[in-house]
Amino acid sequence: MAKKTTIYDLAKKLGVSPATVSRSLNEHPSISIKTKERVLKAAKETGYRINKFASNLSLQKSNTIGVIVPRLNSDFMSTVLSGIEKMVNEAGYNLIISQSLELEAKEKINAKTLFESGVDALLVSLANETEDYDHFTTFTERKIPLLFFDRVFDMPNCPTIIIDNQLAGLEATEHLINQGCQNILHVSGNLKRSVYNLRYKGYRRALEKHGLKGCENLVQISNFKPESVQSVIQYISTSSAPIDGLFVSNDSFAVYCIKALTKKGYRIPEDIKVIGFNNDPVSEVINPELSTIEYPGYKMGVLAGQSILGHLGGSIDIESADQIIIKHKLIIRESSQKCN
Amino acid sequence: MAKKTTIYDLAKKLGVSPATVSRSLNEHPSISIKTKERVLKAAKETGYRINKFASNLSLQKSNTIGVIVPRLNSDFMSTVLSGIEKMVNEAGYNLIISQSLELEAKEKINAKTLFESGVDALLVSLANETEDYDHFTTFTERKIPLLFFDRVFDMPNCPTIIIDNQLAGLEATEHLINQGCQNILHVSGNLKRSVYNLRYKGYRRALEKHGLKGCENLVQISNFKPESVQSVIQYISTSSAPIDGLFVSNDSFAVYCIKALTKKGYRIPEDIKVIGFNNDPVSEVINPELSTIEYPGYKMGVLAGQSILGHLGGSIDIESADQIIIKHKLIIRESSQKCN
DNA sequence: CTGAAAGCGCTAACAG
DNA sequence: CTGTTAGCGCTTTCAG
Repeated sequence: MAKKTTIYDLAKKLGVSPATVSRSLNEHPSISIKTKERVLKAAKETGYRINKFASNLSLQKSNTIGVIVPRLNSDFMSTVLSGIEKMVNEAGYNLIISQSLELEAKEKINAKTLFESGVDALLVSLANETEDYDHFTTFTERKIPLLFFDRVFDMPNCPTIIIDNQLAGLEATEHLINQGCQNILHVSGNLKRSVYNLRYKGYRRALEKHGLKGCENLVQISNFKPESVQSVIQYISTSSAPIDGLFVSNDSFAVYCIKALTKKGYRIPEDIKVIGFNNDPVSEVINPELSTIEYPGYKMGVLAGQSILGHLGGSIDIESADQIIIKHKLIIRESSQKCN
Repeated sequence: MAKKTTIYDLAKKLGVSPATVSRSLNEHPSISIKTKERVLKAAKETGYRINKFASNLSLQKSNTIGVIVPRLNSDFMSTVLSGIEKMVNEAGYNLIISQSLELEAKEKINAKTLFESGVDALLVSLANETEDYDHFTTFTERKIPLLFFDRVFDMPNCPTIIIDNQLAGLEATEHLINQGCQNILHVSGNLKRSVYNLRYKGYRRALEKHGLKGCENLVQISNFKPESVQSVIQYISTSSAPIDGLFVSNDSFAVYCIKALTKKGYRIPEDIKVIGFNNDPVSEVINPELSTIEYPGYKMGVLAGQSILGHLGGSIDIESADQIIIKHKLIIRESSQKCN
């Protein structure tokens, strides 16, 4: 049992050719049902297992799909991955997952490794840092399907899966305005990433639309780490015009803000109304419950998987890049309640 | 550029043999530094990329490590995975991640696929359902390193990475007892899984130790889904002897319980003291903040990665199975505060 | 230090 | 319906 059986062993044992064995094992149409059964039986008896190394080499494909994400340990990302895994696994593909840790250099290395590993397709959500996209051209040049999701970059012939971040940002801000906020602070991530940039644009547009002044200082860039909450609090407590609304592009950071603000004596939503982004589980746990934008991660994963499988299966013309926009939803909870 | 260069192309171009090219590319000792540099230069110029398919076939190894987890989208699991990925990636390995979705059948399929993909090692955290472990013998027979973490199974020569669940269960329960609880309910997962079983045992031992009666009904088995919180509340509100302590083997479910209990009019911790397990982010967000057992997921991932790399590198004797026990920690917060 | 040549195990075109 | 045969591209003995 420690010795592995090859199709040659089976062929010899059954007195047929290796080709026949191969064909039997691969559901080839033109093979007699009788010999196929003989082969299958013998394969089972000897504990034969296909050697993918050889098969991959011969076919020049690996049945694996690569994924690069900023980090695995975020509720949103792991939910997306769960959806991707489910879809591609059902189709018989394996997922090689790697994380860039928000570093452009690591993203480049990951891309190179995945390329060399011979992934049949690549799914990417960009690192915050990334400014140069050369490491992806290797894939497009070799016609390896490449898809961006969430943190996307517009590359010729690469499908993207996103939500309408600008609209979502506008809706979130407008909601606060409708609740009576006049001086809203926006806390966002690196504006190089379109997700954050677009939400910021939506925020600005909502302000304009309602004739509120959108001074440059009304956005704070954050890395969303717990420590960084201090600079936000600092900004709020020293602002000349008192901040009465807070739109944070990330739920868990919004939660940190709420906790810190409450500790400082601010009442949510009486003094400051807060809205987050993502609809992470924490948003329903914090008190007051956090209003937010629902970002359907699992669905995004499923669609990313389906889309890439379509490209692999050739059922979609690879030249016709597509953009899938998933519906988001404004979720109103206590943290932005009007109270008069 | 669309055409790929092979070592033969390089060999021809440089007037050397493919063997020389291969050796140059692989840091082989006995190769003149001069020809090595010539080869490296030509490789860079032509955009040569190694073909892992061929290399894998020849070497009979893939430089990939397989992982099977119950699900990706849990805070704990994605944190562990993040640690694993970090370690093995630094060592030049790729991670193929798959999820069993708690189904034994899916776990078996995943194991088979990963075996056939030729992973060099396998890391597993078991599905709740799994009762039969035959799908793993394929690996041990072929001497492919196999490691279990968190939800483990004791298999000859397979290292395991765990915390001392029994002790943790005992400490959690004892903490509640010390806070004055007399009638503690334990909510756990499938007792087939040692993690839950051992925590339950620890709970029972704490009761015995303190002379409290441990009637069978003092444990409720749950799947930890939000819906299931009802049966727990039901049990508590109809219990003849009033429940004054709740030890839940899972933080997010503990949080659901707190929310539901509060809604029902129970005061936490005055009426019922609660302790969870894992130290998920939610435990610090809920009000009152949740006492819990810290389960260092990232560290577990890092150690799992290191351990398996050790086995792969041969730096550890594969026959000497080891068991790594990571330290947990009791974290006391408001939800279990004594109040008199 | 370098070259020749034999695999690694599977697939598929081409014959029959 | 089945067999022959030539790769897929890299690694590695064995010679030189």
